[in-house]
Amino acid sequence: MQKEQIAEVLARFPSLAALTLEEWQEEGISITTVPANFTIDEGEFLENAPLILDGLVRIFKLSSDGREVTLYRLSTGECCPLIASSILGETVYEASACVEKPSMVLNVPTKIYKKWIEKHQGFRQYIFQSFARRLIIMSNLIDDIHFKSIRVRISEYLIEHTSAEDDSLAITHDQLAIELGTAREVISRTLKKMEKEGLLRVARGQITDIQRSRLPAVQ
Amino acid sequence: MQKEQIAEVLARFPSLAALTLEEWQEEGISITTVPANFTIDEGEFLENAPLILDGLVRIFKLSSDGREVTLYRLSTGECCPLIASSILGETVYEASACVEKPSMVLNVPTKIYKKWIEKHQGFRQYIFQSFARRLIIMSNLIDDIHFKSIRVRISEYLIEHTSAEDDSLAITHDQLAIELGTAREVISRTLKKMEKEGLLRVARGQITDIQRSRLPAVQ
DNA sequence: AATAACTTGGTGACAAAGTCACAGATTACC
DNA sequence: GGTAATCTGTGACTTTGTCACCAAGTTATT
Repeated sequence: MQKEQIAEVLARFPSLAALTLEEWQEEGISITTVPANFTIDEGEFLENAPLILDGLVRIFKLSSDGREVTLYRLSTGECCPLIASSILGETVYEASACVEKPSMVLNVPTKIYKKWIEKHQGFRQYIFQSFARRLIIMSNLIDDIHFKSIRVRISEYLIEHTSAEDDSLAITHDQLAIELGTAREVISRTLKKMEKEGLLRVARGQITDIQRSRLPAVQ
Repeated sequence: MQKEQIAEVLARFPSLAALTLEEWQEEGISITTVPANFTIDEGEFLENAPLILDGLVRIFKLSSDGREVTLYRLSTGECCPLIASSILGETVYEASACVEKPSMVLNVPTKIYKKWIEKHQGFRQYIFQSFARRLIIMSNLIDDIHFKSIRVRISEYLIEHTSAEDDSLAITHDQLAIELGTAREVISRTLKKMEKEGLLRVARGQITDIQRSRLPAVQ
């Protein structure tokens, strides 16, 4: 690892500030770019723990009949708690990962990763906070799936992925369906209804004119 | 904390073996018995982190309209990762807890809990393994809710809670419904169908003659 | 022992969501 | 410009969840 590289990593992971130069020079630490659609399948053995410097990685589960649930996504400055837990708990990595946007990743051999966590309080805290966030987000996901209608879940997704400035979203019904763990037809039908009510407009691969303020927020 | 008490705790939490006598004498560490139905509501501030010595505690989420999902249960020798994460990540405890069987609990003030984790490798590993298990179990739960029919989920529950020796289970439809995060009527209907097919027999508050080997396992 | 209050389970009608099997429409690309 | 791939729409159906009851059994109360 070169000095400029280290500086770049530290900009995204300030919790690694306490590492010495010798620690950075250990065998196996590297930065790689991973192309979109690169996939790691459930059950694979991992030699390196990734820290995401840039890009977007989706972590998901495959069901027995080949469908997917998105568990969470990782982007700049994030680690994968499931990988961390599998390293620290010495269990298999029980999910799949798919690179959605070309990503830049700091690869840390699992042994070194473990050592960092044990040795450096700042990094340890960072990892724990990631766990915390993830458990809460996952329980909220369970909550959502259980208690919210798709209409509300779609609305919330739209609100979260648009802004006051940009009231449109480039996404296909299929993508949105995978996103929310439902079927494409359900998305199509619901969007169509919402269009009839004047809450938004649908076009091929795009949702426009999203009336953020009028979308149902609860129930 | 007295010596016999410490020994009892260590029997359930061997990962605490490295604690010194002085550490055990710190202010605030205590063992309490908690009666059934004692409840901690979502959002409450916690002064102590519980380690379960004995009993059964259900951790669940309340939805906006008052229904519940069971996230997980804690029994002998277990800690609550959501509490651990809220302590370590300094966030609010975002779930509710309800004591199902009268429980014996080691209460550790959050500051001391944190210190133990930072200081003692064994305990730290134990906590991380709990995280790992929990994340995986929760993602399996998402998987189940999403992809498995209730019939299969009921079957799996029955198989898990009976044995070759004891083919009956004392549980009401309502309890089973809460367990699986569904409605009582759905359980009643499904059990009735399964009874007609000779897979089991239903009685008030009991399911008997469970044909474990004939219950559907997948799909 | 009679009554009331509570628990547990059963049912029918309906709504919401997921599944299946298509059929058009649009776009991409030789 | 024609073909393939992708994206969306639709109808029929199943499963699951919701609602509003009722009936039978259990426990408490007097």
